[in-house]
Amino acid sequence: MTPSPGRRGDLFDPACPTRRLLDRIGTKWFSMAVKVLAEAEPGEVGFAELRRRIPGISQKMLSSTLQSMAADGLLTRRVEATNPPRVHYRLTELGLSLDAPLAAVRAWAEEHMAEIDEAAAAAG
Amino acid sequence: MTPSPGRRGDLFDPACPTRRLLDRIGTKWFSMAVKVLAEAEPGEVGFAELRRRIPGISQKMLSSTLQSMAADGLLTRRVEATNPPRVHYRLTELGLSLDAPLAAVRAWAEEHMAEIDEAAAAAG
DNA sequence: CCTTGGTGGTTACCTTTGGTTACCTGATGA
DNA sequence: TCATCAGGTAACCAAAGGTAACCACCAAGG
Repeated sequence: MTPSPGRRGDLFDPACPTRRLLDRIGTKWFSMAVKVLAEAEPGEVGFAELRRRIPGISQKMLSSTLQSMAADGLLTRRVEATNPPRVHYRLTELGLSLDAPLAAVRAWAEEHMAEIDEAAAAAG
Repeated sequence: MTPSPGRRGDLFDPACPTRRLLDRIGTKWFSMAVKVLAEAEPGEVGFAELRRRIPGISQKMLSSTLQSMAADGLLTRRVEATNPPRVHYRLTELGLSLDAPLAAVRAWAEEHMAEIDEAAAAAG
C-alpha cells in the first residue's frame, strides 16, 4: 500500500513505452498480421487474402486488429472503389520497422521453445 | 486453388512456438522480471528485493510470475535455509538469452512509441 | 425469379483469464 | 506486540477473444 510516489525509472511507470508496446504485440493476432504483411510480396494485401493467410482468425478479430494497427499508424487502408469495394492493407514504414524486433522474438522462439517445453515437462 | 500450400505451416498452428512465447512475454510483469534479473549485478536477487525493483507489483503477481518462469526453466530458485528462509532467484542461461530479443523490443519501443502516440492522437 | 456465395465489415452475447485487492499462514527478531 | 520474510487463498473486475447473426452489394446457377 501507498507505493512510494517517488520517481521511478520511466520503464516502470504506467506510460512506459515498452509496456504499451508489449500490450499490443501480446494480443493474439498482432504479430501474425505484422509478419504476414511484412512478408507479403506486393506489400499490399486485401482483407480476404489476409484471412486466408492467417488461418483461424475470424472476421471480427482481423477487422479489429487491423483497425487498431491503423490507429497506431502501423498500416494504411486503401479502399478500391469497385463493385464490392475491396480494401487493401499495407504496412507503413513504422509498421515495417517493427518486424525487425519481432523477427528477433520469433527466431528466439523457434530456437529455444523446445527447451522451455522440456523444462515444463520436467516440472510436471 | 492454393497451388502452393505455402508451408509456413507451423507458425500458425495452435502449438506455434512464437505464439506460445508471445503469450508469456505479453503478460504484465514477465518482461520486467527478465530485465531486472538480467541487469542485476550479482545475478541473484531475493524476493523482497525484486518487489522493490519492480514498483507496483503485488506479492501474488511476483510470486506467480516467478513460478511460471521457473516452470519454464527460465530461472532457478535458491532457498537460503536461514531463520526466515529467504529465496533468491537467478536467470538460467536460457532466461538470460531471452533478454536479447526483449532488449530489441524495448529499443524499438523507446525509439518509436512516440510516433504511435502521434498517430493515435491524430486518429482521435 | 430465387438461392447461393463472396466481398468487408459491425454488433450483440458469452466465456475465459489476467490482474487486482484483501486476508491468511508460521517463523523470527526488535 | 508488531513488523518482515515468502508466499497461499479467495473473491472480484475488466478485458481479450470467440461465436453468431446481421448489413449492403453483386455475380453466377437453375
